[in-house]
Order: sequence, then structure tokens, then C-alpha cells
Amino acid sequence: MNLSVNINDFLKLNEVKSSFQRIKIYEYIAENKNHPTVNTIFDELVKQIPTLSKMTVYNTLKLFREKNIIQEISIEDNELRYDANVKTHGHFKCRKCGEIFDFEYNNSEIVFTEINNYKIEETQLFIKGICSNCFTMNK
Amino acid sequence: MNLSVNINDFLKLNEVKSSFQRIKIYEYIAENKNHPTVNTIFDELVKQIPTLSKMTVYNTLKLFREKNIIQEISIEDNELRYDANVKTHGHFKCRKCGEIFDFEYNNSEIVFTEINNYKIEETQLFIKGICSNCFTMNK
DNA sequence: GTTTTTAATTATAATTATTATAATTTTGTA
DNA sequence: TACAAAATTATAATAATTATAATTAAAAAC
Ligand SMILES: [Mn+2]
Ligand SMILES: [Mn+2]
Ligand SMILES: [Zn+2]
Ligand SMILES: [Zn+2]
Repeated sequence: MNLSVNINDFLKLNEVKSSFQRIKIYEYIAENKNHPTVNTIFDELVKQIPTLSKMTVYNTLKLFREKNIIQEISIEDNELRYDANVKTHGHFKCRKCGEIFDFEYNNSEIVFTEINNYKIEETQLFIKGICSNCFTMNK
Repeated sequence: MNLSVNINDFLKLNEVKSSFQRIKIYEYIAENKNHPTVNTIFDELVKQIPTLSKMTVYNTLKLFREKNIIQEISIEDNELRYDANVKTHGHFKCRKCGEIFDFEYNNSEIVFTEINNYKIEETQLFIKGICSNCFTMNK
């Protein structure tokens, strides 16, 4: 079974015209689940695709966002990161190792009195601190 | 009563050496509560202080952050914004008018099973959507 | 299956944001 | 006032992003 074929269908299903570059970019984000930046995506893929242009990465990410098949997260420092998991979930960034961990939380448990008549379209919960790996290592 | 005098004391209390520029920058963020970007702060203050350098704004914001008298919020688009309210609180950005609203929420009500042994240092909750002003105007 | 049309990718240039460095000015202290 | 230290400013360098045009690839028409 070839994953690229599945991604090809997935893109078409979401009104994204498929191409070799687009499949590879989506594949990278979806498989690695590492919340990569534009530069990470480019640097990793240019190894496989030497002709790849960073412009294509920018354009493709913009298109994927418009079609809602990826989400953009700006956890800190002006560094935008991308995630193929578009469901609402939380992100934890470790100050030591820099890794970003996903976590689930119950959105409905948060009570908003001040903005209860506002139309909510997107929710982002970011937590920064030290992950358990780095915490135990320091002892 | 002169607010600048109070800010002067406040800065000293927080181990920040006071200066005319630093007082004006803190004053702008604290009084306007508009979560300004570097450019907003510079553009507004350069009207009063024609010799002001953007470098000073960058340096001062970095210093204020280190001393924890402001917080940096990166709600979207690679645009960093600054807030003199350093207590944990949520931010709502309206897609129509662009304004950012503060709201309170009870952090303890959110249950994190996956990261329950992680050391939490900072929490940011961002919500995007349409504010009630813009929502009623569109009807 | 070749030609034509359209769209995507690439290469390049332009713009913007940020950081680094050195010169100048200000502030505090003797 | 004179000196030393720090902050501010001016300028240059770097990095990130966007815009534009040329090239290549894909799709549609014939
Ligand atoms: Mn995620
Ligand atoms: Mn706020
Ligand atoms: Zn870690
Ligand atoms: Zn609004």
C-alpha cells in the first residue's frame, strides 16, 4: 500500500489539486507530527527533491490552510509551525528540549463569562514549561 | 498626580533602571491596553519623541520581558504583541475589527491527563472569531 | 498522440522584520 | 565640573517573507 496514493485522494477530496511537491509536503507534516516550521519542512524535503523551492513550501502551506487540512500554530518567538491534526487540541512546548507535545483537553470545561456572546471560530491552548523527560534527567 | 512618577518607581521596584524612553514605553502599553506590536508602540511614541529609535523599543521590550513586567503574546501571523497585564488571562482576537479582548478563565478547570507530570511555567489561551460588536453590526 | 491552454513550480528581486555594531548622548557619581 | 557607565541612536548586516516573471508540468482540446 502506497501512502502517497492515499494523500493524493485526500488532497483531491479537499479541493486541493495534487502535485508531487504538495503530496510530499503534506506527507512530511502528517507523518512526522513534529509541528515543523517552514524551514524544517524545506530543509528536510530538499534532500529528496533537490529542485524544491522554498516559495513552493510557502504557497503550499498557505493553500493547505485555506482548505483547512493543516493548522498554523504560533506558540512563540514569531516562529510559525504547522500541524496536520486540525482538531482542537493543546500544545506543550518544553523550554529545555524544544519539543512540542500534543495533549487533549475538554474545551467545554472552560467557562468564558466575558466573551459568552462572541462567535468562537478557533481555540488555541499553549503551555510552556519542562517536559517529564527533561525534568527527570536534571535530577 | 503624575503617572510617570509612579511608573518610575514601579520600574525601579522591578530592577529596571528608569529612563524617559522606558517610562513612555511602559506607560503606552499599560494605559492603552491594546496589546500593541513593536511598530504600533514606535509609531505612536515617535510622535511625542521624534528622536526615538526603534532599536530602543526592541531593547526595552526585551528588558521588560526579562524582568517580567510585560508579557509577549503571539496570537497569530508572526505578529508579536505586548501586554502589561502579566497575570494569566485569555485573549480573543476578532477577525473583523482586529481588536484583541481580554477575558478571565479558570485555569484549574482544565484537566490535562497527558501532561500531568510536566512542569507548567506559562499558559496562553487564544480564541479567534467575531466579537459581539461586529456580529450584531452584520445583521 | 500532438497541440493548446492552464496551473504549478522555480528563480530572482523587492520588501519587511530583526539583530548586531559602533558612535553619540545621557545619566549618575566623585 | 570631570569622569565613568549605561542608554539611546544611527547605521549596517542578517533573516524572513512576499512579489514578479520565467520555466516547467499537468490538463484539456483537438
Ligand atoms: Mn499538534
Ligand atoms: Mn491581555
Ligand atoms: Zn523536554
Ligand atoms: Zn470585532
